[in-house]
Amino acid sequence: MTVSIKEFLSSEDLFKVSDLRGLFKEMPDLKLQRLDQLFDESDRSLYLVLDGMVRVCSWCKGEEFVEDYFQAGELVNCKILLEDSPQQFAEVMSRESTVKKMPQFVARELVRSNESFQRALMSSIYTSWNRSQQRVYRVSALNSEQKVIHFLLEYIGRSGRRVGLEYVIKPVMTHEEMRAFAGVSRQTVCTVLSALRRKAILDFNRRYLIIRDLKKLKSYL
DNA sequence: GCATTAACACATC
DNA sequence: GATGTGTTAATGC
Repeated sequence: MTVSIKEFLSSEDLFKVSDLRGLFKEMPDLKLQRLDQLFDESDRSLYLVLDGMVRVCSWCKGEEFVEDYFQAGELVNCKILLEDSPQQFAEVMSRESTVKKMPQFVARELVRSNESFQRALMSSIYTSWNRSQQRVYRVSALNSEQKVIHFLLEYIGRSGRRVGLEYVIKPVMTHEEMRAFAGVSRQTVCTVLSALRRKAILDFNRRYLIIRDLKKLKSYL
């Protein structure tokens, strides 16, 4: 019997945080502060984010290239399931973050034997893959204002809470952090956000970002 | 022409 | 004092 990926992922809620927590229950909690390193390039463990936000990076021409960002319920360093040396490292973006760490051999055994783990893995890899595709699209097909807005829509969809008719992200990443995902300069992020604020489409400061008019924001793309 | 870089003032942690 | 924000002139493609 063949089952579509969508059916496989949604037939049961087996990839919720609570289920993954169960699989990681033997693993100790790691509590980290902003900018702490979660793992380095030689690390072969799989991580589950319980709280906060982390970014996965690699070195490119002596500079840090930000690959992706992860938050509660997501698996990080999934590449170690398929290769031994993904050459990636991770650090904490939020003020604090709690994660659980699972050795490579344990994670690989779960891939073979545990269906709920398979679902969680599929879901985590799928969403990360989607983000990468969206990023390629925005970097190659949009002008700089649209790049920022395109990223903002992804970010609000992922991290935003609906409050009445508005959407709030709190805490919010810095302009420098958004720069990496939007694919523009830090100053451009700031300029675009400030222009949108003048138009009352959104509001922001260091602590939060509020989208006041999502419809209008979307109309810029 | 569009976007980045550089530079600087100012705010906040 | 370090880090983040906001603005603008110069520079580059």
